[in-house]
Amino acid sequence: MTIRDVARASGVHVSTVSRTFSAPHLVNAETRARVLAVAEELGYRPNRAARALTTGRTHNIGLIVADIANPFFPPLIKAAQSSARERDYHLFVADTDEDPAVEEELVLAFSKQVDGVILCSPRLSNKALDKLAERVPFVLVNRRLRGVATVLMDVAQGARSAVEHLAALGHRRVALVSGPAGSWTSGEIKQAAAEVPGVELVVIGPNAPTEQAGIRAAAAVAEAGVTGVLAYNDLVAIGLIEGLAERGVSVPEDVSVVGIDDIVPGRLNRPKLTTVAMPTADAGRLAVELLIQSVTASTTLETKLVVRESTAPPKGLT
Amino acid sequence: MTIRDVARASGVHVSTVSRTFSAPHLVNAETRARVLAVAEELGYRPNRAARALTTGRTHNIGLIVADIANPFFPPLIKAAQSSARERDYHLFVADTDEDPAVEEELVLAFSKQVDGVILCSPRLSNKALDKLAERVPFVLVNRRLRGVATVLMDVAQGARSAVEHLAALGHRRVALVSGPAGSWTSGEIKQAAAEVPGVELVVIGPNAPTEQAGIRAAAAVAEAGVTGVLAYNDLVAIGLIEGLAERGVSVPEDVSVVGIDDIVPGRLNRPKLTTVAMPTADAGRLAVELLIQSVTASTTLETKLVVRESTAPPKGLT
DNA sequence: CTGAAAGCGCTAACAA
DNA sequence: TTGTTAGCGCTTTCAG
Repeated sequence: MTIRDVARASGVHVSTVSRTFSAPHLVNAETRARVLAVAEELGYRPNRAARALTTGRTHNIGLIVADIANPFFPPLIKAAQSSARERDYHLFVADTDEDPAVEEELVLAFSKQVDGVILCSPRLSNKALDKLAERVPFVLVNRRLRGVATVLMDVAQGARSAVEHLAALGHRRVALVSGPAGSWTSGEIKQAAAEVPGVELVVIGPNAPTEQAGIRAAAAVAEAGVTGVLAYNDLVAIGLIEGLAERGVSVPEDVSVVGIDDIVPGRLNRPKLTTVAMPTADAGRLAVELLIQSVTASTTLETKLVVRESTAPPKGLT
Repeated sequence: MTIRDVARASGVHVSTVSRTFSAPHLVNAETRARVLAVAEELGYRPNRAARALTTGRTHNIGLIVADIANPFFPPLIKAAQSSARERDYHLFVADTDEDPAVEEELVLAFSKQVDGVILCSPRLSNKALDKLAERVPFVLVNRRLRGVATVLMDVAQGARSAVEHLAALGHRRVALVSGPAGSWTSGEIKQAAAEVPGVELVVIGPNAPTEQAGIRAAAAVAEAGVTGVLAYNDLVAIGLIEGLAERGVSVPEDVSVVGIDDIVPGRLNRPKLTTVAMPTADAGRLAVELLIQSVTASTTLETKLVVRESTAPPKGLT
């Protein structure tokens, strides 16, 4: 089914058919109706790849994340997909398995087939990113780079309100179970958490961003003489709660724990996790929007503390 | 950067450059090396869309799932993406939001841009699927249709071993918290569970496949006089455990609960969920494989019971 | 408002 | 082994 078949069947020239689909206002209403009817009947659909060849616009977007199966990303992917579809864009999704080399290769591989790519929490160096930016437009999520559109989530503010929440409950000595050494996010969290007045912060880490790491960190937390904990993310927080439980320390009775991210498992966990919700869906939507409109803006999305069951006043203060 | 630039820069004709990339054995080793070097230097990459126009093969695959954010799917998506990439295919991912109309529209929208699409747990009628099959090759996951390649996971066997596990622990009266009314999976589970000898099965449902539905089902389960439960999926199981806890019924002390799927939240839950693991990653990989090789086979993957902490002998039997 | 013709980047016969 | 040529399905000037 090509444009030619439709042209023939409706007795007009191919260019008229083409216009019917890509510039309908340029074609007589009557002709248009006829062409549309014929196209419908033949089940014709413009071939986007062929179209891309002449227009230079593919109407495709690439989305690259570190790990599709990490509960942090699916809501972002879902939202990006849905926004893209609303605007008649298709979404390629790829997974780097946390490998910067793969990241670069993927961007390059996508470059000819997309109008732009969304890179989430990239591990590539600024220099590498700058070079890639010459080949294909992109939007960065969770990473700042001048001259490139970015969508940031305000973890710093989130971390601050998490610690403030603990402070308000009466906690005076709080542990920060930090993230991986090189992580931008982890740095932000550490700095913001340390700023909160009236709270003494004990940093435990660096740690991998996993449940296992949380379990392992439990020993150090138990011995740190703290009554509250802010974890690098929900996975770590969940692991920590489990590790603490193994040592007979219960949450929130003995120790309060706050996570970051607000992933599904945290909502289902018991006790339900108090956490800093990251607006991942908004970030996905916004990234698509920025890409399609090709605006080079740097946006910061607000985070929000969600108080659930893993935090309470410290023992003896009730 | 087109093939023409490379041709010019390396002093050969475009077709030689083309061959260097798509049929290297047809070109003199020396020339090939030179062309490759020039291409590398210019950062040339073949334009896949243009290539698709002549060859008819896009090297793209479409993957359509009901809900990207449902923890069941990400491992499948991840595995599919990774297999696809290994074979130099790119993956479009889309989400139907459980709407059959969207499903159909997506397949059609993808059709010109992919070599085939993978449809997971489609809601479309057999007839609609048959019609779509004429327009684009596809592989069905979790749905059987004659004449179409399918990847099935053996839920029936899984449900059976789940109930057998309960029976072996000493449970004699077991509830099945079933799934949505129209679901093929739910039917399979019900039938298989009922077959296990020595166990009286009480069906509670239909229910939505959600945590909320699980919470709601807790009342009925508590009053059903059962000591064991098989839930339609892990989400329902987790909700059920929570709902039971609210009523002072604890798992596994008072009631044993088995889920199905083995999603991440179930592994992180407390008690860790005993469940029937669905080989979703294998399914994703296999679906890609079948599509690329275009074999019309019907495969059934084995499921496996994973015993964790939510099951135990019934009270008074220890 | 519609038709004619050129060309997007590439591959695939066919010749040389 | 390499060059020539036609054409994939579509859009886009330019005429009419």
